[in-house]
Amino acid sequence: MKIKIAKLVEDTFRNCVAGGLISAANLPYMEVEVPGNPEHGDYASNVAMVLASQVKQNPRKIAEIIQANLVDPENIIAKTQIAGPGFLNFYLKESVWQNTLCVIEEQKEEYGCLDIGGAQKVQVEFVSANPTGPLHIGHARGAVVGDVIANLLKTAGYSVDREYYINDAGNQMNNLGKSVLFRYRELLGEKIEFPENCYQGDYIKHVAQDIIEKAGSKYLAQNEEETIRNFTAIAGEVILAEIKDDLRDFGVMFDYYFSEKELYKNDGVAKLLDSLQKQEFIYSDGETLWFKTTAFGDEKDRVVVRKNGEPTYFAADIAYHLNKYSRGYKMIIDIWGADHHGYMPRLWAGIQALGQEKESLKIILVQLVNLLRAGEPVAMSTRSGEFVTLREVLDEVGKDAARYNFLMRRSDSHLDFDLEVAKKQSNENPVFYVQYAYARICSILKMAEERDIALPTYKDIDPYLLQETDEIKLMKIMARYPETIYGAARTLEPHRIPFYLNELAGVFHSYYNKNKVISDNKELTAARLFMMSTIRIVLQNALKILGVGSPEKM
RNA sequence: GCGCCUGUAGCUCAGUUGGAUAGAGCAACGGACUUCUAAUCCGUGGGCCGAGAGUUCGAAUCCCUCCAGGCGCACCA
Repeated sequence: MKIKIAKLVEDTFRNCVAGGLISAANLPYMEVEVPGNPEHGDYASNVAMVLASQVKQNPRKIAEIIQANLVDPENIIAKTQIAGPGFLNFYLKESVWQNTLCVIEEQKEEYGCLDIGGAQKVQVEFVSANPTGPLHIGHARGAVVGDVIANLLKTAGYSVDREYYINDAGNQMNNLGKSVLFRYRELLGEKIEFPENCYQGDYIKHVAQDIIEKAGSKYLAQNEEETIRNFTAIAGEVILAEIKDDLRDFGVMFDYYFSEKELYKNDGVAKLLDSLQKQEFIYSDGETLWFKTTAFGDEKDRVVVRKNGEPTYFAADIAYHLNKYSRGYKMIIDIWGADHHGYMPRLWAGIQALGQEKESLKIILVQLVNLLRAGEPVAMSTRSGEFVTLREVLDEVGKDAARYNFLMRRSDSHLDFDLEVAKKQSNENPVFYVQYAYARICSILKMAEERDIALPTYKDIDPYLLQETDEIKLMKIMARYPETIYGAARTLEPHRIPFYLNELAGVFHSYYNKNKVISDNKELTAARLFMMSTIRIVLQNALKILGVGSPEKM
């Protein structure tokens, strides 16, 4: 609808310019918005104000010209008004809102789906925690944000893949194997001093115990390096399987798990570095190889091959991103913890050296979660084994509440997550407010069914019976749903959807308390029942994008 | 020291790429169930938008300088 109004204003503008009424070459960026105050109309445009300086005329005067020449081929405008410093306010005909009910019925689960993506291939890479321990609360936020951004883009018409990058080739993995070996020896009666830089969580002991149960003590006699490699592989596999389980129960499913090891096959990384060296993006100082990231705005050049001959994480990461592009993705979205923000210029430099546009790689920083228990900070460290796992949060708070909690905030805002508060408030969590609205509607529809009132279609009802203030409000909010999706997808800001849902549910609850849907008035009952069914569709569509359940009973 | 993020009601946060009188939830207080679910609704109070200066018709939003908190500044990932 917003787009329609904007087009209408643009067309009018062109006509006015062609007719010599306005002397302006082109239309500057103009806005069409839903005003905060309903008295300012259904939509408002600032077109006259942005034109004022160029045309050198009073904004109100310009607004008058546009108003007088307004083209309205679909005949949707009831009236217009010039207000304030030069706003042009639009009041739409009632039939426009009623018509959205019809559109929702036609489109059902497709309502809100857009085509701005043009089926372009997009990849969202997120979580990507190395499998050295279970996922914790800190990973949860990034997991949900990535998942919902993927859902959003899909809804907006992109062809989306979700990918998890498994960092299973580095030092940390070696540490993991070592940690298991220490516990292994310990469990077999050896007295050991457990090193501080090893992983100390109980899950390491479980892995060691499993190995003992399956293979006994035979590894004690074997070559240590080989054993560590073995244990690394075993532990990595076990832990990754657990990570996948946790994610699945959190409602997050990936299309691909991409192993870092894959990049090293057939000398992939080395070949890439060779080719970059030929292009003079990489130089040697005799001991190490450096990437000239400063050529693309980084503050210093970065090492890609260490003194000891091993490539850095960065080297593999360039290869990884090249691999992404070679798989045909036109837009790549990386979701990172905000503690990695310093890494952005480096990676952007990397992909630009590969000939890719900086804009094609979008990096979403998700601020770290500040975990509290009853107001006291909880230390979080995978290595020390001190952390609250995603699994625990799922058990305590529940999937829907946890997801909604993370989705309500902008991803770049810092977030306190107090476990005690989350538990205590679980019954008054905003997610229930929305789900309750859904359940109530289901309940009404069920009641109608029990009374043998058939669910009407748009053709069966008289939409002009829906005249209550809240009924008009509900229709307007529902009409705004597609543009809400549009805005959230364009800015990659999932939090807009919970806010939208909260508003829709709020007006519904208010309406519910004031009005009976099912009454003796047959025509009115039919019209209202129909509207309930459309609200249910919108709620369900939006909740689905969030990956939050829509229960029919609560 | 340098860079990035944040600062809005008592608390947690929105504020649609500069718009009209800055909003919501929670908490507080007062009301509403003989009714399609009271996990709801109705009402009341609550603000120097961190501070200061600037840009213009107009600033919570943009520029600059400070202050406070968080996170980075590896041949770790």
